[in-house]
Amino acid sequence: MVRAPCCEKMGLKKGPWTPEEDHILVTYIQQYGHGNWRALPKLAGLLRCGKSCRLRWTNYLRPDIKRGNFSREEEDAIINLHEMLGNRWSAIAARLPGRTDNEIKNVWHTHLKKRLKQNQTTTSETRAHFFSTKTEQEPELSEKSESLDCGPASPPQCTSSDTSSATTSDNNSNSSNNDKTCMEFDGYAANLPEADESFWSEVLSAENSDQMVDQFQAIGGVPRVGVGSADDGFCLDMYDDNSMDFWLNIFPRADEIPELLLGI
DNA sequence: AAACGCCTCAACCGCCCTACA
DNA sequence: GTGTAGGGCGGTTGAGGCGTT
Repeated sequence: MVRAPCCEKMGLKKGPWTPEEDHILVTYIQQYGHGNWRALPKLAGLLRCGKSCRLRWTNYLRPDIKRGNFSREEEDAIINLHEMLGNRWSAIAARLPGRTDNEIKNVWHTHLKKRLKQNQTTTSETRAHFFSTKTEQEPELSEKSESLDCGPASPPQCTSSDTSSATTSDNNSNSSNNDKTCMEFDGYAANLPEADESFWSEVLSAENSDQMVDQFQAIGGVPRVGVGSADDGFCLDMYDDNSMDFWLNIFPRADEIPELLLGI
């Protein structure tokens, strides 16, 4: 299918926006909203294409945009979310109020990638230690079906070197339940399937989302927070602060979440 | 002070998805 | 079922700022 250009280039301005243009755009949107981006510049009297107006508004002029440097907490969150979601900047941005996907993308490429590189050696050593230790303890528990058969239990008190981030979100559970669940997680952690390109689209589909809720709850009872829309990034809607740390410990990369959890 | 190189980030480009006729 | 329009998204670019020589 051949697409027409998104906007007529002739006579339309490109490049940095002037304060006057910003003012016109903000004033118009505050007054009339932005129902149709393509029609907006003409109606507002701007020599810009609709796409340019939309970008300017969503990335810079929106009133809820948080300007300024990223805090250490925000940077850590981006790193964690990127490990789970990959380059899905909009999904990451949805978890960081006031930050845009463009901004997050920029900070990732300019700061965080370097920072992550520095920590890479330490992290890989930690993971290797965690998984090897666990599979040595209970190698026979590698059957996927066994992993799914356990009843509701809180996330395990895993023995990775970073114990502070692996704490359970359910302090009412007893220690034996925790130990059992942890060992069973190890079973499939040692047999992580490869994820193909359609992995996340399947994760984010509504039908599989329902199945994932069931599976997650059957295994660890981890989801505590309601499930949001698929666009928000399904997995990330199913954690509270502690259980997210737990999942990141078990599956530091999104594409390592076993398909068995999806019911596919 | 000038030249140079690196870094940052706003903006653009092109593809994809979805809704609709 | 097909074509089109509109919007969203991720990748990339390039101007300007800044530090170093």
